[in-house]
Amino acid sequence: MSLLIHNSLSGKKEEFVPLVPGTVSMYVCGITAYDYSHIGHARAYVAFDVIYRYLKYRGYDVTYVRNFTDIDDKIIKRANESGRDTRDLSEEFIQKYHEDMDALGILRPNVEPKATETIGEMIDLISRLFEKGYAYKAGDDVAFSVKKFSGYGKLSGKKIDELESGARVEVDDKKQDPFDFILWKAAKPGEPAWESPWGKGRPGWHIECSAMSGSILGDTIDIHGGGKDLIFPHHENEIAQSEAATGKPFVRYFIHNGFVNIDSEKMSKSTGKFFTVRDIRNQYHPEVIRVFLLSVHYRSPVDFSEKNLRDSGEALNRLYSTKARIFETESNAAENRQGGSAPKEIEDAVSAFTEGFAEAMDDDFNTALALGKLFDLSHLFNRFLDGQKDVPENERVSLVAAWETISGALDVLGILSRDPDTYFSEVKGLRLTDSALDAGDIERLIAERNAARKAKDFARADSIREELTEKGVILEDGPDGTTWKMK
RNA sequence: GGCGGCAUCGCCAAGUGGUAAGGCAAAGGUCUGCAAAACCUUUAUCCCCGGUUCAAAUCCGGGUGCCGCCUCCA
Repeated sequence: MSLLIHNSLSGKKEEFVPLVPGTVSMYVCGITAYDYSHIGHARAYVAFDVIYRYLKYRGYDVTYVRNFTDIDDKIIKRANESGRDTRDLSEEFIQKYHEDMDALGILRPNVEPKATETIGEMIDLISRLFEKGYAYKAGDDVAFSVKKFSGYGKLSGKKIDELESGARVEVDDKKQDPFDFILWKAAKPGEPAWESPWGKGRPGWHIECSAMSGSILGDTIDIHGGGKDLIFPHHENEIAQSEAATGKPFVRYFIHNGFVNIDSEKMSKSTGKFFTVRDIRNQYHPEVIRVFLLSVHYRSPVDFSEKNLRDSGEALNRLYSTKARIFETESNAAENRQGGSAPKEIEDAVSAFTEGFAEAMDDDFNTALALGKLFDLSHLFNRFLDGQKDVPENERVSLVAAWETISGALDVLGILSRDPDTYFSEVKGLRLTDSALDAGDIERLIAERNAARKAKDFARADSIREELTEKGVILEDGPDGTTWKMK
């Protein structure tokens, strides 16, 4: 069975064949570190996290690189506003980025290069472009001549002539062509600068990715990813620089993720419709955020809304409830019972899931479908478990081993790895922060209610239930007492 | 103006030409002192109009609507 990946270069799904069998080189554009990460970043990096995990799950030896842009106009501007050093500022937001991404369960890539630590490689690359006639001095800056590179536009489908007739073209007399872009920017007084053959300055934005990916992963990489908005001009320019310099194909498969929308429109700071990962994390469990993000195919837009997050939360609760029930069977199963295999229907269900999961993921990382398969499995477990109620305790079966055979697949999605109790109490904690209640109050009311129930004072018991329901607390009376959760 | 994407049940969403996954919500039932959870049952012919085909949500053409890129952006 082969893995299909939608390649932006062709606009089609293609069979994935890495350059070197068994290994994958993957580069994903990281952030410019000058502000908190937003939910759009979360979407992109969760998407590529799952891609990374799945490639490993499939047995590839993956080298994953994701960079940090730690020097650029926005960083300088922001640093100046607060009278800070650009380095301090970028380091702070790199750290905050790591906190946010770690919380979302996003694995750290193998290498996270920073632009400021790759200046030498960038200068080398620009020098090669000069030698080959693609770079030229544009005033004090250095620019890349787009017209010299015949493949320009092959990713975005844009033609230089058509671009020029477009409405918004930046006027810059120093450039030979409006779409030429800056490789090296001359330093202005007070700006951070590095020595170069073209005078003191700093790199243009596009050159860093070419330099980092080339120096770490080689001239041709298997996968290059980023948000759809990077297709033009960023990735188009990267291709131009890298291929002009090496004469080799830069990227075999370009993967681009869709946006996070709010009210069906692209989230953006200017409209004020904007959410940071940090704010969202205070309200929703990180796994809920993952489920939300993974319930839509990575290339489609996903609409961020409270309702959608809540729905995802309910869905995850259901999955964790199943997991909890499965783990309870461990203690219910008689100790002297022969361990070993789960009932055939469960084994069949588990292997059907494993197959279905791989099929879904092989089809351009269809996480939404994969999630659907997981619900089917959960359904089957629950049905079996309900049947077990009629079985004498010493004959009940432990299903834990069967569940654990799917842990590899769950790890790819990055969900359901927590102990269910831990998960539910973490969720409770988040909801509680939002309300005026604390766990102690709730426990006290539950105790009071149970005393009333014992005394058959059901009126009193019901009024306590009602009181808690109004506050969003749901009680569940089980054989081992009463548990509660937040709605 | 150029290029690209999308339109599937109340909401979210998958869907590889053969007759519509899944989640949320809702309704009825089992269970429960009452509930909750779980289980069982119920709910779509896929924006419109043409065409190709034995057969189309899936392919082609034409509409309509929404969105994105072309400017820093995941």
